[in-house]
Amino acid sequence: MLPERTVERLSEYRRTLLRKLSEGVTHIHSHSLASMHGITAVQVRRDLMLIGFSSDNKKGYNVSELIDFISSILDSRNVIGVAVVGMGRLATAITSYFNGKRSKMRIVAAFDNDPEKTGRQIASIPVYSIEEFAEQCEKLSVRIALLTLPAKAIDGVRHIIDASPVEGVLNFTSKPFTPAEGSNMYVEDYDIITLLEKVAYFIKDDDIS
Amino acid sequence: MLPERTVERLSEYRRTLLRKLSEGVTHIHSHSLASMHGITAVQVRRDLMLIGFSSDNKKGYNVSELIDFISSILDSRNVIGVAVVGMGRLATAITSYFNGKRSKMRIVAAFDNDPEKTGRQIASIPVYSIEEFAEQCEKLSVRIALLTLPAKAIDGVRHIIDASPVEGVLNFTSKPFTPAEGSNMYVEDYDIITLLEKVAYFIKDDDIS
DNA sequence: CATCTTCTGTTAATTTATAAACAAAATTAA
DNA sequence: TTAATTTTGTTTATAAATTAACAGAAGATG
Repeated sequence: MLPERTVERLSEYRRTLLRKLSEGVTHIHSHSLASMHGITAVQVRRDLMLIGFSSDNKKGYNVSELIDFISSILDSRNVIGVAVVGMGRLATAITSYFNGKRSKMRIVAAFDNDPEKTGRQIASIPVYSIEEFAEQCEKLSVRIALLTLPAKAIDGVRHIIDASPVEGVLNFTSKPFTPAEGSNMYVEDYDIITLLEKVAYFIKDDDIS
Repeated sequence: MLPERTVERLSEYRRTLLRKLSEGVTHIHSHSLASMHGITAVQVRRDLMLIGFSSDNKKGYNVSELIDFISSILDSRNVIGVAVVGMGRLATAITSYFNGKRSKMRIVAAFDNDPEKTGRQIASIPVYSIEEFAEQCEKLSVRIALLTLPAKAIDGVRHIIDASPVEGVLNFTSKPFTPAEGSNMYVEDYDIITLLEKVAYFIKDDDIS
């Protein structure tokens, strides 16, 4: 089990490496990769050490080998289905952005309680009524739920998600998602207001130093 | 200067507290606040200790006092302007969601190079051409830029942002934002694919344990 | 060819963040 | 009123994450 931060960085490295590969770059040094991410080369090397990757020459890491190696760590064997709960603007934007970019994860369904939206496709994925959640998740191998509904609505879906095969939640709502007692669901609360307030705090204090 | 994580949590506490206040709750215990965020009560008390807040009774913290205290830590004296760079769907969703929620921060302008978008208002904020960036940021007291443009376009705006009064960047692009050498800009790269991959990794490994 | 530099992989040290432990004060219960 | 419980604030300990230090090897330089 890798440290959280390392997992995040591996994902970021991979995306940078994929871009570099498409630009025709075949080898990359730890320094180079580091500076592209605003971190130190030691950090990069340490992360790669943790996953057991090493290069056999001094021309830098082989980009395509490293991509494959990171993928062998991060990707699951089978495609992981992702379901969107609350098919508003944010969800539409995320779905369009995400689908097609990664092969081992795919947003396969959306759920909403607005009858205007259900029964048709939005951003190329089918929108179901929230009542069908557990059933469709089962059918579509959904293991991750992406919450993009109004904060007020979150209490109404908590038990629905708890009663489904979903194992991980990525919550964009301003209200934290707390799974049922004893559940070992992996939850990531992720609020844009908090991020903005964090940036504001640290630029504010920059003035003093 | 508070630890990063504490700043994040304070922002989250405040939002929970504001919601509780609107529900008529006047006092709240550390245990209660903690369980709403999936953390321990010790963590809550420690965070409050760090900012120097203490309660004078055993009925729990006074919600409205605590909100004011956190605000005195997190909020700047004057309103901080935020500019959106790349007025697509994600930006529209974020802007509509964000504006009106916090009084000390406000998305005041958007910039785009699509002539279909410039010169009018989207999500109630004016959209300018990217050429006007520095000028309008100066005029509107913009100190934070929110990057929501295509990854390919980021290299084209880097020098524009570096040459502006912007002090902090919140980057939703899949490509990391690296400010000019020697700049002390505060950057937060924040990619949805990374988050999903992180969740995927940790639910994947749940199976083994 | 010999030296000098550069880069990697790994260990050791430091810093940051979380959790445990506990004394003091206040409320509750007997 | 007195004892038991609860909650806080703070100190001490543990764990996680980052950074520094350095030996060894590949490649570059003279």
